[in-house]
Amino acid sequence: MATDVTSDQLEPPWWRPPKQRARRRAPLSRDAIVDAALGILDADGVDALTIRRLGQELGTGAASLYWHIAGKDELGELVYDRIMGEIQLPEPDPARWDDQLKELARCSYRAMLAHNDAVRLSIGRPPAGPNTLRIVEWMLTLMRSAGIPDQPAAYFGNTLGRFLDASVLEASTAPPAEDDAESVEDGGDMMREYWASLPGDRFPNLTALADTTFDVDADDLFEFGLDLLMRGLAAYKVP
Amino acid sequence: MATDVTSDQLEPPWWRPPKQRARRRAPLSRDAIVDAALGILDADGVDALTIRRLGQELGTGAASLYWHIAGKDELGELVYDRIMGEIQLPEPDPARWDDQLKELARCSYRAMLAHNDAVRLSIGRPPAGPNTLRIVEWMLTLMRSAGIPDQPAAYFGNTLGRFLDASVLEASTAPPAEDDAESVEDGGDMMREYWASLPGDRFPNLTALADTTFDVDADDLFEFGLDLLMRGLAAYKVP
DNA sequence: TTCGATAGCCGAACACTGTTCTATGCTGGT
DNA sequence: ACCAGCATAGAACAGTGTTCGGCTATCGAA
Repeated sequence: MATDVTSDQLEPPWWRPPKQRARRRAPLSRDAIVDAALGILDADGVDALTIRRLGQELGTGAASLYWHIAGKDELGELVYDRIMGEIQLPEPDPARWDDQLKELARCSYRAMLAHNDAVRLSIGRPPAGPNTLRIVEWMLTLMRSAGIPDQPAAYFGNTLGRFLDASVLEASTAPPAEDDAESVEDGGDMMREYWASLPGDRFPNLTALADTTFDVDADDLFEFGLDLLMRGLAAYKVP
Repeated sequence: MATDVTSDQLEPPWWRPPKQRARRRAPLSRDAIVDAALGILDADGVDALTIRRLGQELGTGAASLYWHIAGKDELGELVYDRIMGEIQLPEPDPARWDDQLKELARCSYRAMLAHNDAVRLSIGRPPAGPNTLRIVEWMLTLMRSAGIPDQPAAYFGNTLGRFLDASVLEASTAPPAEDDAESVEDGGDMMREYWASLPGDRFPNLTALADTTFDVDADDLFEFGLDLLMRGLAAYKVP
């Protein structure tokens, strides 16, 4: 019975083990570091997440962190996987496979978005952490049980993951910007005015659709793309 | 007849004008800087593209560049738009709208990919440059003439753009790696072995699909996702 | 033709970054 | 009491993007 394999033992081989776990009190540990990193991300975004700031937040120096983490890249993977760990997975139900898959996508989207622009830490990297793999496994189970062939299922997992990253990135870099004043011209309005100011004879559609394009709720846009992808995937269902 | 509007006059208002054009010989100019930047990108990738290296390549100091460009962000936009300018657009033909749209996506994909990982310079930024807008305009024309309503058309342009960026990013960060030796274990193989080594009782699908997932050609994956999106978009066609 | 204005250029410096080297505490086992 | 070692940091290194101030060469106007 090897069913009680904890997620700690599933860490990829290139995640350097923390040179044995902390012994006495735990002022520093991988978990504590990831906690602090998430706190900085939530508060001030990814640009504020520096090694020195992280050490300062933990009441220690920057060099101390390198005993527990290999570098900033690994920190990014750890943080990403921690966020993926927040996602709860229901029991796969083949009858409602499309609803469940969409709901998982929405959960992932919300989880990443809840941590500011943390997605920029890990965009473009393949899924690696144990929590991420747990989700991929769940997705594959669901799709196979629903009659999606292996090849489209494997491809779709990849495509959906990249779509998710891109959507979260877009949503996190262009916040609603309903700040405090009315004269605050955020980037969106500036762009809209620029589009509208283009010569109408050369760009008739751009000028006509300027409002449609920029009166976009990032969440609606995500839902639109998700629907597109799911519609396309359903066409691969065989039985 | 304002039809001879050159693309120079279409630059967004936040692209600082080069404080009048170069006067005598032209050792430095925005175009020359973008040329050199593209050269560095093609040769050594985005990590090698630093301001100092760029100045060195142009036979000048780093500070001189700041007379012509506002900073590295603007350089990224300029480079991105330059690459988009390489794309040739055919006359829109509503009868073959889906083929033409897919072909445009493939052209963009190839154009970005031809310049190494240049996509990392501009990922997540909204389309802004004149050449990019020309493409968006063309897409909108095609979709509207084909009977796609305005809202899906505007949304689809956004979604496709992000899908493109993500695909190029993936394809450029995981090259075929068929280098020279057979013992070279690139990241893909390492990941595949890790997946295959996972406990089969907890991850039956991951282990079963390890080969399917990693024997993936990035171009095939792109084509798969593109097909998914286009299939979904076609459902919005009204007439 | 002379001459100031200024566009264009650039070395040096600033404030950062991630990372490593080295030294030094502190701990538990013998 | 001692010592191996884990764990912690200060200082320093090699970079980065960016800015400051001074420099030169050219141009339009007197």
